[in-house]
Amino acid sequence: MEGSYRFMGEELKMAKVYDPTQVEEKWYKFWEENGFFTPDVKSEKKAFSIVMPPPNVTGMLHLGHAMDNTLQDILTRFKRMQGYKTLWLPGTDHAGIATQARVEEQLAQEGTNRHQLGREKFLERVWDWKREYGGTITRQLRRLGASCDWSRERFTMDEGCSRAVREVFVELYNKGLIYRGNYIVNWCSKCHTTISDIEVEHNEREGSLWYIRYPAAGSDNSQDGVVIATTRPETMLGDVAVAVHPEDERYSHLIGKTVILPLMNREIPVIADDYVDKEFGTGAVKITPAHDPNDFEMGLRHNLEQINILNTDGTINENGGQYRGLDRYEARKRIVEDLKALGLLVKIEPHTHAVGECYRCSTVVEPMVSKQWFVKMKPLAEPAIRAAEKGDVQFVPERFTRIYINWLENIRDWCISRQLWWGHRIPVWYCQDCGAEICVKEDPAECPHCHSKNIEQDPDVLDTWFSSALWPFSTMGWPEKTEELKTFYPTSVLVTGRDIIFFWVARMIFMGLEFQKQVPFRKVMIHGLVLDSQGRKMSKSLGNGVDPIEVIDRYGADTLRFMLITGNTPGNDLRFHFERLEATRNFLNKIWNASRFVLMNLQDFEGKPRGELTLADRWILSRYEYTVQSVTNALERYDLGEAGRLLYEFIWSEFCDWYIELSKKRLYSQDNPEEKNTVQSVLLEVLEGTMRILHPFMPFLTEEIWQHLPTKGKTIMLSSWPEVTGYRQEQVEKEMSLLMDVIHVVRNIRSEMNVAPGRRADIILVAPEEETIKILQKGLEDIRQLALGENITILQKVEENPTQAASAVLAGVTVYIPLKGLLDFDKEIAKIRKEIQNALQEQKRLEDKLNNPGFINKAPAEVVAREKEKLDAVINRLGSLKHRLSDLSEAKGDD
RNA sequence: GGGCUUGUAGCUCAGCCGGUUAGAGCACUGCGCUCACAUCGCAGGGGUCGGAGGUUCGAGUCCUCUCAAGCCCA
Repeated sequence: MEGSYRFMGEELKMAKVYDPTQVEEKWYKFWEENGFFTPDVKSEKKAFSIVMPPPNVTGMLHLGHAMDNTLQDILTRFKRMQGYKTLWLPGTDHAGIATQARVEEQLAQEGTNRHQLGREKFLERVWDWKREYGGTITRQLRRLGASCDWSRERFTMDEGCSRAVREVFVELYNKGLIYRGNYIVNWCSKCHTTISDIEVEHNEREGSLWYIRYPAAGSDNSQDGVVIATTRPETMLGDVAVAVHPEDERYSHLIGKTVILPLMNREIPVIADDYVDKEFGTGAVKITPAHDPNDFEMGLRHNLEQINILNTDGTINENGGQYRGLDRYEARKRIVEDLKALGLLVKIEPHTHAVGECYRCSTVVEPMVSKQWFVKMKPLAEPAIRAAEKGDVQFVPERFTRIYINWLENIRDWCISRQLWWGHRIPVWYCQDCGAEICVKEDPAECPHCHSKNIEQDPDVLDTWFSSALWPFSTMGWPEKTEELKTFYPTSVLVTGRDIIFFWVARMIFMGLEFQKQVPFRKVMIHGLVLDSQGRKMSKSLGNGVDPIEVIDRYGADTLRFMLITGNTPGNDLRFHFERLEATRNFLNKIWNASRFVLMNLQDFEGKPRGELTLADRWILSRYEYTVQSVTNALERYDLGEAGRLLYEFIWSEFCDWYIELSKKRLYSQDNPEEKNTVQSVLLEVLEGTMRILHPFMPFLTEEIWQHLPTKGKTIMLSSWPEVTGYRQEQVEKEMSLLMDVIHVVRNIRSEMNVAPGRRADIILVAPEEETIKILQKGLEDIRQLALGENITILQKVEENPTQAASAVLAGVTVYIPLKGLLDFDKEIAKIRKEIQNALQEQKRLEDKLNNPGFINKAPAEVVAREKEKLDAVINRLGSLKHRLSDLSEAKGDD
C-alpha cells in the first residue's frame, strides 16, 4: 500500500452520476488490444476452460444470449482472477436453414433464386453474406463485456471444424454407426428439408376427428365393414391396412378379412396389433406406414407396403389417384366431401390434438418415408447415460440430469441429412457405373472399386447440430493433437439454456465420449429463460422482445448483466422488468458515489502503516472478509444470484450506510492525522477488495474505479482474487450490532417524537453490565455521530429515572432521550405497555418450549442453549420495561 | 398419459442440511436537498408462507393428497 499514488497531484474528476457510456467502450478496447483475454497455454497454472455455445451467425443478440454469456463471463473472470489459465472460446454457428433462408430472401428480392444461381454460386453468396453480416453478434458480445479469447474465434463451417466433421462422419460410417436408410422422417414442406424429431414442436390445435366407413370386401351390405377414426383423412390415400386390438371383441371376427379402401378401391387387410388403443375413436385405425411414425413401425411388424402419397412441396403425388396435384389441405377437403357423397362419412367430431410443427417456420410437419442418413443412437447413447450416472458430467441444478438421461434412454436414430445447400456436405459419393457408395476423408477422384471417374457426391448436407456436437474439440484443433486439446479439454463447464439440452448438450457428450474418450465438460450449468414482465416467452410474433443493445445503450452493460443474474435462483426463468433495471442502475450509481467519496478523501493519503483500529474498522473488515468468503463459495457453487445478492447487501447496507457514515468524523477532523490515516487505509483496502470481488459481475464499472485507485497492476481483470486474511471476528460483529441497535432506537425515538432533524439531543444509556458499558464507551463517538447525540451519559444504574424522557428498552441497555415537556405520558405509557405485552408473550413461548421435555431431550444442546439465552434476554428486558412503566406512572401521578 | 418447475408482503423474488419475532428490492406513509450519492438518507406500515392431512420436541423448510399456473416429453 505504500508508495506514490497515481492520482496525487491530479485533480480528481469523477462525475456525480455514473455514466457507463463514457467508460465501457474504452475499457473493452483496452482489454482486447492488450490481449488480456488470451491465456498463456504454456503456463504451469491450472486450466479453466469454457466453450461458448455458438450463436447463429444470422443472429442478433437477444436477452437469452446476454444472460448466458454474462454467466460465462462471470465464471471466466472469477477463475482468471483466481489464477487459473483461463480460456473462454468463442465462435458462431453456420445455422443451416436460418442462414440459407436469409440469403434466399435476398435472392428473391433480386428476382432470382438459388436454383437459377446454381449450387456453387449460391454458396459463394452465402459466404459473402456471412462476411458482411456475420460479425454482428460478436460485436454485440463485446458490448456486453464478454472476456472471451477472440484470437481463437471459430466458425462451424471454417476449415478446422469442417475437417473434424469429415473425420467424425467417416469414422462413424466405417463403424457402421452412420447408415443410409428408408425411414420415416419429419418433412417441412416450406423449408423443403427433413428435420429431426426434436426439431418438431408439438402444439395443441383444434381439429376434427373424422369417422369413415371402410366397407367389407365382397359384401353388398354397405353397413358391413369397419368404421375408423382419423385426424388426417387425406392420408387414407396411402392406407394399406386397418388395425384393431387383438383382444377387442367388437372386431375379432374381422381379423384376417379384408375391407375396401374407399376412393382408391383398394382391398386392404384387417390386422391385429397391441399398439391399437381400444378406447380411442372406434378402436379401429387406418394404417398409413409411409405417413405416420407409429403406422410405420406397425408396417414393419406386419410386412406392409409403404405408399408415399406426397410430393416434397406438400401436394399429393401420383399415388393419390384423382387427387394428384392438390395441396394436402385441399385434398383433405375434397376427400371428405367425396366420402360424404358416398355415404361413407359417418360423423365428424371436434377434437384437439397435438400437431407437429417445424420449429423454424411453424409449418405443419408431414411424417414421410424417405431415404436419409442416420446416426445409430443406441451404442452412442449408452456411454453418455453412464457418464451422467457416474457423475463424470454433472448438471447444475442436478434435476436436469434426469431429463437428460430420460431422453437418451428413449432416443431414436438421428436423421442427419438435410436437403439444403448451406452446410457440411455429406462426404459420400456414388459411383454411377458400379453403384459403389464411397465414404472417405479426402475427396475421391475416382471410384476405388471400378476406377470410374463417373462419381457423384450426395447432394445433401448435415444437420447443423452435427457440427455443433463436435464444438468442444473441433474448436481446439482436433483431429490434430494440439496443445489446446491437451490443456483445455475436457472443458470445465458448459453454460447453456435448458431448451437445448437435447439439441446440443446430449450430442456433445456422446460425440466427446466417442472421439475423445472423455466427456467434453465436467459440469453443465443450466439456466432458465428470460421472460417478459408478464411471464411470457419473448417472441417476434408477440412483439414483446427487448433488445439488449438498447438496454446497454440506456443503462450500461454492467447494469444489464447484474440485473440478469440476480433476482432468481439457478435453473429458473427470469422475468424482465424495467423497474429492476432501474434499481440496478441505482446500485451502480451508489457504488460509483461511494468510490467517489473514498477517493475524494484519499487525496492526502500518505499510505503510512495504520494505527489502532476502532471497533467500526474491525467490524467492516470482518464483514468484508465474510463477504469475500461467501461470494467465493457462492461462485464455486454456481449460485451467481446469491453472490450478487451478498455483494449488494454488503456494499449498500454495510459499507455505505454504516461504515462510510462512521468514517466521516475521523476523516474530516484535522487534529488527528494518525486516525485519519488509519480510516483512509481501511476505506481503501475494503473498497479495493470489494471492487475485485465485484469485478466479474460489473467489469466496466470496477475497472473504471480501480484505475482511479492507488493500486498496482495494469488492470483489475488480471488482479488476484482476494484471499482470506483472518479479519473475521464474531465478537466484533456482536459488539457492533449492539451499537447499531442503540443508534437505531435513538433514531426511531427522534422520528416518533418529531425531533427536528438538525437538532442534537442528549442521550442517556443505562446498562447494568460492565461488559456492555465498555462496548458503549468504545462506540460513544459513533453513537454521537449517527444518532445525533449531544451529551451522552452512560450509567450503570440511575437513582432517579429520567421520567421526562422518551425511552426504548433493549436487551442490555435502556436508552433515554430527555425531552423536557415534550413527552406525552399517556402515549409513552401505552407504548411501554404494548411492549410488555409482546415481551410476555415471547417469554411464555420460550418458557413453554423450555419446559417441554421433548424439546430439552431431543433438540441439540446448542439450540436449547440459544433458546435459554433468548429467554434470559426477554426476562431482563421485561424487568427494565416494568421498571420504566412504574417510573412513568409515578411521574404522571406527580404531575 | 408421464415428468419437471412454480405458488411466501400490492408487485418481483430470497429463505442452504427443519430450530430467530419469515427477509430484500420496487411500490406505499412520514421526515429530510446533512460537504459521496434525491439514481439519495432516516424512520415506518404491510405477509403466518396456495389448501388439507401427516411426520417431528419443533415445518415456509420433510412426506402424502389436493387446487392453480407454466414448461418438457409421449
